[in-house]
Amino acid sequence: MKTQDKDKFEIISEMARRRGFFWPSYEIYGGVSGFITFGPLGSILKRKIEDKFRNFYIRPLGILEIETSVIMPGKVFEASGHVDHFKEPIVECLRCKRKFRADHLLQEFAGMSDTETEKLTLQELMDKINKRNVRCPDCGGDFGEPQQFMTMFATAIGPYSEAVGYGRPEAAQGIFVEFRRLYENVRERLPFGVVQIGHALRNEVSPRQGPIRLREFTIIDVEFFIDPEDPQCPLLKKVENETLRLIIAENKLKGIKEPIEVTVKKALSKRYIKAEWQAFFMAMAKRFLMELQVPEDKQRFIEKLDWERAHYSVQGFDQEVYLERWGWVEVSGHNYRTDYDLSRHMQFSGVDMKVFKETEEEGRRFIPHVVEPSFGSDRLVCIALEYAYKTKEGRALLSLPRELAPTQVSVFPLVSKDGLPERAQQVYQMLINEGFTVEWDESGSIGRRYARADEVGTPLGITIDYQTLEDGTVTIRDRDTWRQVRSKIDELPELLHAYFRHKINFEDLGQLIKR
RNA sequence: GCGGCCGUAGUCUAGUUUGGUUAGGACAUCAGCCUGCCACGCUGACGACCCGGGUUCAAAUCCCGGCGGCCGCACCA
Repeated sequence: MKTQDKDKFEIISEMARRRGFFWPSYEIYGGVSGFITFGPLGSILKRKIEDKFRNFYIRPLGILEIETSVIMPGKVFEASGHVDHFKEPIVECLRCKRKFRADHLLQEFAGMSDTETEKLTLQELMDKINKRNVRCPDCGGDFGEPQQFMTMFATAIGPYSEAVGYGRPEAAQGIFVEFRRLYENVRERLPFGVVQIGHALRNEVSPRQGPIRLREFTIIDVEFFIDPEDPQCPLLKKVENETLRLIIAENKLKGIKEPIEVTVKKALSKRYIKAEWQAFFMAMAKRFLMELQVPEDKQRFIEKLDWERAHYSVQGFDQEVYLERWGWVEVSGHNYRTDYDLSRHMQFSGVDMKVFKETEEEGRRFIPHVVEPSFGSDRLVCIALEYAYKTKEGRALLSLPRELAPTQVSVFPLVSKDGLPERAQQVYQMLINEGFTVEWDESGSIGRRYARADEVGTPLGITIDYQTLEDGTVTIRDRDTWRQVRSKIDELPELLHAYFRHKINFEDLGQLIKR
């Protein structure tokens, strides 16, 4: 296959493997789909994206970050509803071997509602299918016995097989079960938020979209607790004029695929989005993706229909970003979870999850509501790479935002002789000591080394040349424009710190060199 | 899970139809020479037939099984 026949995903995957961003895990054993390994550059990029999320989304709101376990006792997911809902009844056609959702068949061919089918046991599902004479919609064949496919990974905790544990399918439950302590930690004030960035497990039937759909992935769950009787978002002013591209449920049902473009303010006044905080987080999600260089018209929010929503959600939007290979891909979900999770844990554990709020009369006790923005970290990495990928004069270039680049600076001696490598080593060591991530490269021609650095998105290249030996200056090269400036070595630390903190731009780094 | 196609160095690939020299090339990597700002050139080196079984004097090539991938179906709380 020639390069021009490949789509962007293939080009990026190949580059990702070659240069150490990510690749399929367990390749020596043939690989298992749904698992990837982040290599040296990829893990830095992923960490920097998560750090950017912390700085952009978390810190300004004073949201707390915690870390809980991946394996959790069965009780947690019985309470959360996942044991009941995080599975699908499947029937197989005995003739053509196709598999179908048993409940969907009954809804479609027996006119039952999803609330009706949801309650049925496997035996009842089979009885209904037989009684209504539901046959394979493809070939008319008979169905075998329905089976449950559990999408959570189950395990036994310790040597007692009756102690069922599950790998968490979301990090959210780790927050809900710790609610009481967390509420104390914020000195019993609402609203407040908690975030967890960690691995989650979902045993997908057949994941086939590389890093887009994984069985083990990193989820960023923000649970924001509010008083349902005081649902105003005081920060709304900051985003009220931000426009959102929404496909609301009503239009989706009519088959309208084009989003409507409305400001946050209007989306709320028209009741497209019910909760102010949810609208705020959606606007921030849009801005965050713009920070990853995704333009507005490559983003949209789609409202989930009643039967598409997770069991805990009363209103949900998926934020989607357009990727060349996969089309519109979900990068974040925004769900209004109400008091569902806390009340369920209160019911199952017997522990009081209510909070007390003083009012003018006597005060009231209530269970907080939850607004949840939830992101897939691995997908953010893919998106950042796809939107950073450019070509210039036939060469690949990763135009990553400077704060995300895994390597900040490359240091090159122009030639490997006449004392240039020795002088360059001093610069290299100095920058390491200053805390920068620096790459040393003296292999091959200077052009080849610039090309190598461009491909992994290193924003700046510092070259030590013959003039350096005379006056202590070096050239600094910009990855995106290939322009160069000349600056004093002594001033590099200050200049580079300012540059990477976005205090100054490339042209402020020194005297522009005309060639 | 089903059907179709496929599996050769880090990457891309030739060879498989018709079994037969040392499995060829390009890019990348490394070493040396070279080097004066955008994938320079030369020399050399490293490096592969997915796994297992079978047929055969002989298997990358044919057959069977497994594993994995891609596409379609299904699945995606």
